[in-house]
This record gives sequence, structure tokens and C-alpha cells, in this order.
Amino acid sequence: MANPECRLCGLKSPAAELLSSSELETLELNCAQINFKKGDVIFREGTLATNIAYLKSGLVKVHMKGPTGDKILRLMKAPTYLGLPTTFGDKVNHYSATALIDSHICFISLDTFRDFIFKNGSFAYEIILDLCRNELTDYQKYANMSQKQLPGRLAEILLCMSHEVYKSNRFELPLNNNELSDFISTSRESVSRLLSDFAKEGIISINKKELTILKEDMLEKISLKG
DNA sequence: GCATTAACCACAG
DNA sequence: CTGTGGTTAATGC
Repeated sequence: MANPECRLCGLKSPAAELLSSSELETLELNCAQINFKKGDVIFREGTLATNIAYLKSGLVKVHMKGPTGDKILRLMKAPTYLGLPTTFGDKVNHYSATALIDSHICFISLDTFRDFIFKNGSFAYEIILDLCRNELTDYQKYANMSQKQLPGRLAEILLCMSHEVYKSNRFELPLNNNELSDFISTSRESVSRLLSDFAKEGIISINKKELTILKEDMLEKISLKG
């Protein structure tokens, strides 16, 4: 929408920080910033992967269809690239990205992005670094999630949101019960019961969507023991 | 057997 | 969309 000013952008990715000023001019000519509202789909599984999506501000869920329902793979908080693997790895998106809050996305032409990788080694290295770190944390998460029981899984993502996303013990839950269940592979009923159990035990408190972690040590314990 | 865990269904607010 | 109760199946003492 708006004409992006990549050169002046204060929210450049670590990789984009390493672009020369002429490369930034090229970027500016080949990208567009689009603003998404809560709930808007940024790109959809099964559709053509046409552009690189850079999440400049906001929060996004990355999710894909499973045999029985939707599965949330991870949350992505700004600033970060969204879906590099699905954009480079295939012509068709293997998963979807949906805004959880109002978000600003810069879509970058695939050719331009590819050109930067070919010609600017530092840029390419930053991208690889990002991909590698993501793979490490994802593998860690899969190992944890597949072996913990329900309370452990819920405790883990609550702690994750608190530590990694909001950096606070009190935050607005970005997901409803159904989405939480998509995230930790359970039913919405179990999420509902478990949250009220946690609240009953004084581990958390919930006001509408605002969640406060009261006993972080307890939550850690539950998360660890699974 | 008996307890625990968690899914599925139905229904209410 | 959320919370709850009943039921059922699987798993583990």
C-alpha cells in the first residue's frame, strides 16, 4: 500500500541491515507494505507462493491443515521473515500465516530477494542463521510437545508466550481456546478445563483474555514433569 | 479391578 | 465462543 522507505526503515531485519544503499534502493522498488487486521490471512496453504513476506510489526500464527483439523506450528513475532521455507521450498505454500493482531507485512519480490542472496554473502549468511535457529527451536518444541502430557504442554506454551513473546507475566492471550487446542494438539474442552484448573490452583489468573502468571515456578514444574 | 488421562458429545449461557 | 457434565476408551498400577 504505502510506498515503503526501506532506507529509512527502523525495523529492518538483521539481514537487511547488511544491504548496501543501492541494494536498499532496489528493495524499495520491489516491495510493498500491506497492513493486516487481526484474523486476516497473510498467505494461505495450497496457494501460489509468490513473494517473501517480512513481518515488520505484529504477531502471526503459522498453521497447516492436518488429517483432522488445523495445527498451529508456531507463533511468529515481529520482526521476522514469514515462511521462507515454503516460499523457496515449493511453488505452493505448505502452510498458512494468519495475523493474530494488526500487523504490518512487507512483501518482497522473490527475484529481488534471491538476487540479494546470490550477490551479498553477508545477507545470505544472516538468512541461513535465521533458518538454522528456527529449525533448532522447532525440533526442540516437537520433542517436548510429543512426549509431554496435556498440562505440561499447556504450561510450556504459556511460559513460552510469557518469556519469548510478551516478556511479561501478564499478557493478553492472542489465541482463543480452540486455537490453543490447535497449538498443543488437544480438544478445546480440555484447554478450557485445564485453564480453569490452573486458575483454581492459583497458578494463573484470567480476566477475559488477560492472563497473569502467578506461580511461575509451579508452571515450570508442570511443564518439566510433563 | 481401579485410577488416571483425555477425547467426544450435548447442552447452556 | 466458553464452560461443564456425562460417557467412553486406553493405559497403567
